[in-house]
Amino acid sequence: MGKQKILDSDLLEGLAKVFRSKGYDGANLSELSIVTNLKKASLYHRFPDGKKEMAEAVLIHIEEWVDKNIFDPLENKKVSPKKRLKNALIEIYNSYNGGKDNCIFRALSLEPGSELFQEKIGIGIQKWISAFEKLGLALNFTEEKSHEYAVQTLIDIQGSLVLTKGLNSTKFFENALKGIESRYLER
Amino acid sequence: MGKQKILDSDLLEGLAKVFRSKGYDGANLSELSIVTNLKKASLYHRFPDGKKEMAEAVLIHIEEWVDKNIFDPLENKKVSPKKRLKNALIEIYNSYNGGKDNCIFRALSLEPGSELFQEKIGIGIQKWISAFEKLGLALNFTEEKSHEYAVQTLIDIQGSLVLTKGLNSTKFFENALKGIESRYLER
DNA sequence: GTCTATAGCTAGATAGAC
DNA sequence: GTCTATCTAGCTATAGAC
Repeated sequence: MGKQKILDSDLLEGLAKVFRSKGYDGANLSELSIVTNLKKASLYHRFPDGKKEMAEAVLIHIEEWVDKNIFDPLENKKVSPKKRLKNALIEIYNSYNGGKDNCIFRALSLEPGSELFQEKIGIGIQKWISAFEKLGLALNFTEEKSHEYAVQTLIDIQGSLVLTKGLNSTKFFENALKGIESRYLER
Repeated sequence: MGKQKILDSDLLEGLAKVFRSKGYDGANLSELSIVTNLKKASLYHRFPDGKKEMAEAVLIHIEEWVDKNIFDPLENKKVSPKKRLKNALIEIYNSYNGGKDNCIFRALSLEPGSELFQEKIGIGIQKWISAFEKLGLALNFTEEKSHEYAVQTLIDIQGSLVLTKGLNSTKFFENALKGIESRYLER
């Protein structure tokens, strides 16, 4: 908790970039060293448990970013639910670089990352679902429908990112975000 | 093409199991050797270009399996479109082991696999979309709607697999398949 | 066509100077 | 707190006997 305050966020974003694109096994210390402008020994000074601790710190950093920039605004009752959703979708669009960047959850879902980070990933996804459930309730949907829409929102984001990567076209991600907006707001 | 005929399909399924769960970088020759009951040198005898060629052979093998067991039945005009869809969904359910197994496209979408196999993955995903587009047309949907439903089918499968893995619950995958069936058949 | 043995290299991780 | 230098283990890949 307090530890992250000391760490430079540029450092963590450099690490995140590598883990997102290469996964846990694919990320190697030479590249992590280059993107952070720190030699390997310096990385080990900051992360005594090595690569595993670096990936965990990245997950925590991203969670904090999402809390602050997506979830908190999504629950801000001073703003209309409609406007909250639109803002959140813009942040989501930007955080995935328009669909060109992978999701850290997906990148770390392959072994051996899946065992190492399963719990953190599960909590992270659950938080996304909860945030969109609250949006649904704010729009006067039933609990059941709020849950259904929230799950489908996550599926649309994750699925469209897979297609965007596999077919090398960001239109799938862009259309998915539009579809999410329609599902919540068109009625 | 002819080469795959010689290769034992058990061998390729062993290789596939490792690549699906670990990705390209995470799959190492020691484990590939164990699951195939072949020593490393024997694997190199069969795949002179090494790990890259093994992953390519796996992609080809899976494509052939999908053609035969999912796409061909999905276009078989002797069977009603409704029944075709139901059969295809059962095959899809089984081929992902009820949601517990990863998709090979997703596993190979991280670097360095993404550059090595981008083309094959793109063609593979496009084939899935085409197959479901034809189903939509057989159900008398417009071309536009057929395309939209086909893309959403892929998104639902891929996205629900991510949630299934991340939240360690196959219900997301199961519900996604039910949702796909409803979308095509309920009207 | 399968094996044992090993080359050549790079990975993650550490020691110790500054 | 960062560095250079280095360790050991694991990696991909190959040589050559059978």
